[in-house]
Amino acid sequence: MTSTSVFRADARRNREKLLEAAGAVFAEQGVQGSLDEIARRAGVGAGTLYRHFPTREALVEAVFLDRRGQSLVLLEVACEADDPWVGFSEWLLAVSRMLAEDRGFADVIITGNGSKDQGALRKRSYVAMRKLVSRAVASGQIRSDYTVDDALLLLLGAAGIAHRSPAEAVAAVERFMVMALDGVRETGARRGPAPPSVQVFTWFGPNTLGPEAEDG
Amino acid sequence: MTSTSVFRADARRNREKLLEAAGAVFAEQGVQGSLDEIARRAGVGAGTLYRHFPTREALVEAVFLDRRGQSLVLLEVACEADDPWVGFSEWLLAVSRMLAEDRGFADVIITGNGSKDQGALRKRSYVAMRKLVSRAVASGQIRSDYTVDDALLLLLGAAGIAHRSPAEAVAAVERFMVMALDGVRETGARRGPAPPSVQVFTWFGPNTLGPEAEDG
DNA sequence: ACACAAACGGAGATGCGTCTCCGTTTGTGT
DNA sequence: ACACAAACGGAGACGCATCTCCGTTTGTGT
Repeated sequence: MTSTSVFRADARRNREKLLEAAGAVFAEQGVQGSLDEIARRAGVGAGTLYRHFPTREALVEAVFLDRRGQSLVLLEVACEADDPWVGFSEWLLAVSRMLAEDRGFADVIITGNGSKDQGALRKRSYVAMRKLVSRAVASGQIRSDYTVDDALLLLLGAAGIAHRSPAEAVAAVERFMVMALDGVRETGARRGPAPPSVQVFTWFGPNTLGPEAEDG
Repeated sequence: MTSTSVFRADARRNREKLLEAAGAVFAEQGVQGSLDEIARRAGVGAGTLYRHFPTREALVEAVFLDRRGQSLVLLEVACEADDPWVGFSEWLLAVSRMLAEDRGFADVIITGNGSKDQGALRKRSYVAMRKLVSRAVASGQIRSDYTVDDALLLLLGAAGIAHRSPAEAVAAVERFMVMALDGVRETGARRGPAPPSVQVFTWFGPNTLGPEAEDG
């Protein structure tokens, strides 16, 4: 008796390969990426994909449970930071970068898919976020009317930016988040320099004018 | 000779009905809304839709040229506001509300579709935005490192939030924008009260815990 | 080595939204 | 009123991603 699990070895291996391929495809193309392509990249047949993950939702959920888990770990570390402001702001920046580097992650945040009730994790993350925010408020470093939901609004905003342009996403999201965080601090807190400005989109079509296009 | 246009009267009427129906469907369902449903709502056949707008893109473009036009008008008004800060911040809030009330508008902003080169409008909007931002910077009311692209980042962020939850979108976007604008002002500027906090999403699945769920 | 269940693969059925085609209707100018 | 082009409608062809089914292969326990 060598069995370390109820599953056959090849089944476990294929499941792993599928999750990896799906992660890659979703990161590149968003959660609408083709399922058949995922199967192809994983080197398995379509049937195998559907046996492991009966619906797209099941696959998305499995892939992003992992990402959410990573951010939860970061979150719990951030709660213990010596400086509550540093813990708070660095966590938001770190998650923003994850969003900017993974189109699919931004997708699930924006659309709300792939996050069916996660039981214990849900409560753990909620409790940790409350702690993160309340420490920062208590230390007098962020505005007293700040809530957990406000921090999530910032992430939703970052996801909107990240979703746009894979190329400049990281730089754009960082600039956005740093400036937004300046609005979260208590009035008069000292500000550091913001990261460089990035052109992500223009209001009417692509900007072929360049920065030299002056008024008049 | 009664012709006021090269188009037949029924053709013009149907075009109008199609634009209206498309605007409604896109606002509710986003720009992926079914084209056949748009034809049905407009009370015309599918063939008529495709004759007027050969591709989905053409229809999206026609619908949102209108929305962009509205924001451009608001923008040019904002440039003339007595108080540059008021003009600047009110414009961003006004466009945010438009985004929150029209899922399709948020879509085109996030995805960048429906905004092929718009010629004169592109330059007009760019020039107006430069003026709006530079006036506010010159008056010393917003941080001196602020750029046009930063204002667009805020709108992209607002679109990300608006995209999420039609129900609470307006309230959420307002709270977001007001707080973000606090990060745009010069350090130490006096802050007004922020609109109430709104729960838009939780990190792991729906929050059934409620606000009473305390740490520990 | 054997036997049996578990898992696989991929051709093709299914479902669905997009788009076309053509017989019919409706404006328009005379 | 007539004639002709313009525009219409909607049934159904098409394309495409999803998903199933079953003959074949591969682990696993004895």
